[in-house]
Amino acid sequence: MDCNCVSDLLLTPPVPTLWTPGIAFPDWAYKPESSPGSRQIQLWHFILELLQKEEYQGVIAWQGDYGEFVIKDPDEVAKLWGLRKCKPHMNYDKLSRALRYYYNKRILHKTKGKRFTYKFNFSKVVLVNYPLLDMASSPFLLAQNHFNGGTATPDCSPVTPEALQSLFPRLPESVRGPSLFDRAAGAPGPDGDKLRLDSFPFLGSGAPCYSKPPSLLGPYPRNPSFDYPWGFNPYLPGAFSLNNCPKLTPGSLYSSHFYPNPLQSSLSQLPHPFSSLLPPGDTTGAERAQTGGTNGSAGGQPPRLCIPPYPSVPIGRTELGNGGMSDRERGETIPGVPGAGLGLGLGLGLGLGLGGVGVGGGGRQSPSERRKGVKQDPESDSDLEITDLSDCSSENENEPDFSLGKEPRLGGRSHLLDAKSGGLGGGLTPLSSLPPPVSPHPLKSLVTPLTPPPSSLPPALSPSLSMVDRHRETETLKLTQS
DNA sequence: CGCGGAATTG
DNA sequence: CAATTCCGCG
Repeated sequence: MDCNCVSDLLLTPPVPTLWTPGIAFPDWAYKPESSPGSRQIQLWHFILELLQKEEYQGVIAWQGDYGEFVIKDPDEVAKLWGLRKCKPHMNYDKLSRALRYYYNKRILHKTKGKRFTYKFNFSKVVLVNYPLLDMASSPFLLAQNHFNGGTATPDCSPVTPEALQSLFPRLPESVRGPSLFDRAAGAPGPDGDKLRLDSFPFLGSGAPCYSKPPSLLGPYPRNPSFDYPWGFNPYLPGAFSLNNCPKLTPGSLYSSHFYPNPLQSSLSQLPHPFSSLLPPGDTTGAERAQTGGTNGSAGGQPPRLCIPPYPSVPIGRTELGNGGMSDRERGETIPGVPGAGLGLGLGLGLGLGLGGVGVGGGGRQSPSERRKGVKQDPESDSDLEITDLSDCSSENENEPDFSLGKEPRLGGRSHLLDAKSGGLGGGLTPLSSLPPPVSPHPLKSLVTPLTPPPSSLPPALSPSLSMVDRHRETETLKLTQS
């Protein structure tokens, strides 16, 4: 019927070159919106689609913090969604339910206090300070959050340059010069450092890592405002591919086929990681920009560059003032780990991610707790809470572990490494299939220019460490702290 | 409005 | 599995 639902039909794209050989994104990022075999488009994908199209700015748009968007016209969005899914009776109530399911998956969380405002979790992950490389990877990683199921194995994190390019085609040359990506090809970087891409297990685990900092931060609410630093420029003007389409009619949304590569689409919208690279010093006005901004400039790029506030910031401040956090948010905080340091806490936390979470050792909450005790945790943002690295275990798709009911993951985190090997295959991941070739870290290169001497990095962060090492270090740190 | 449980779907 | 649908609670 009239429903233009394109559902699955078209899908099948040739998965092209775009797809890069193994990039490690979050699983959710990968989710094929539509793949032949796969299921239909996912709501979050759809949301991203809408967000990226200017035509829909009136109904839904990026606004506020990084990754935050507002559904300006809920009914319309619901309608569009219903259209897409051929669910004529779709309404915001239902759509929002679906959105809520994402909380546990960590794909989204609600911005409290703001009506119809949700936020993608991209950021979470990202490393807060220490932009250095890590961040670079973050984008991807971040995505990684949950995904991981194996897909991305930790060890492999092949992010190829090409991939990056695809993702961020628009990066300014300055940032992404050819050189940046270049290295990759040939040189497999021996370095072992594979950027942390791989490493981000923490992400994988669901963000395990950073648990929230502790008490130091105090009440620190993670308010949305400060989430993470990388800049987000959600407002890419269609730069990315999807949009190529000039103005398609709404139907265009349906285009699953337009983007064969979900990543592309999705990622495209992600914030630029690079921003994070910026030197800390400049943090200046970062945050404020956001709020007010709103998009007056529609479509355009925001004046804000997105420099995120540095970690410190948050810390000091309790929050932007929004009182946004509500109980649950606070709650999250708690569980944290023993004190990490402040800024460091964050930073490291991330870095450590793994470790942190590690909790394996100990601090993690028991399932029971999380489950019912407080549901808060899952929510959001919290991502922080993260559990552990359990990543590998399941591979399904997204669901990692943290989610809810399942917690089997506990088994061990050690597997980071191990699992992978075998693991890859299993997953769904497209990536896996790819050859893991080279994975130089483009990012690294990227960063390099910008970044200062590595030496400054904390060990844990240091790129050169191999995953394992890092891991280890992390743990160590962790221990230490405790 | 927003949340999440529960049952149901495809 | 990822929603969809329905619903009670705050």
